[in-house]
Amino acid sequence: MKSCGGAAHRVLVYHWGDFLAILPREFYRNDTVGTARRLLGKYLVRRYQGELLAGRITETEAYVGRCDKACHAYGYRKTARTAILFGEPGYAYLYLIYGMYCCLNFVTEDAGEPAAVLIRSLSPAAGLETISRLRFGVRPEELTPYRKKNFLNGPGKLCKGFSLTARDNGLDLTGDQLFVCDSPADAGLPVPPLPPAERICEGRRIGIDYAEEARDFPWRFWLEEA
DNA sequence: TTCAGGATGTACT
DNA sequence: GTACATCCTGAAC
Repeated sequence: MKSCGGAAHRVLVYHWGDFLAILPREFYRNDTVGTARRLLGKYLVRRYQGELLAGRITETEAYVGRCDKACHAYGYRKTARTAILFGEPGYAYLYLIYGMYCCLNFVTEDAGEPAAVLIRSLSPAAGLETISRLRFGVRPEELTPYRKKNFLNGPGKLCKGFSLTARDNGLDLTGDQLFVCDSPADAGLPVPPLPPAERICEGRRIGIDYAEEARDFPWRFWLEEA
């Protein structure tokens, strides 16, 4: 029986005086579609120049190599780029897309089963000043309404705001540079006001029209105000 | 508010 | 050579 990586399974890491309660590798070993759903509402935390940046995960997509033509490792196709998908779960898979942007994924399932969850959208939770500077080069109070609305609501956008690039490919999500928590408090961060009631929605994935029957798989999940 | 088009580098065929 | 799990700008409405 696989565990689901709830609070009872969290791992405590001591680092520079902070106790970090991060999701363990076993959380990512579970089935990819379920893991994509379970990541909603959790907090992605990034250590950037000694500061912790955090965002609440609000949109994900599942990619499963054994049966999914949209997955880079479809049909167990192993290349230099996809090699990390074949390894142990709980590592970051980052790749350059359209020459300019990066996408952040979490490797899931046992070694030998190439699969991952794409993180598509975040709601900022900590480190707003730094995230705003990384994203647009300005302070939060200088953001136009358009930029506020489109702050971290896309895979390329959240990577830019969290300073994640293809160089970060392979980061261990159970380490202290990039990890996921149930609550910002688990990383020693203040807890922002609870969002209004939400429901989990599911639908087709974005930008994979080439993937034949797989383009209709309902493997995109997002949180919406109830 | 919506839409078209261009930017840009890597992986893979 | 082609495709790509995207984003921004500017024009038109």
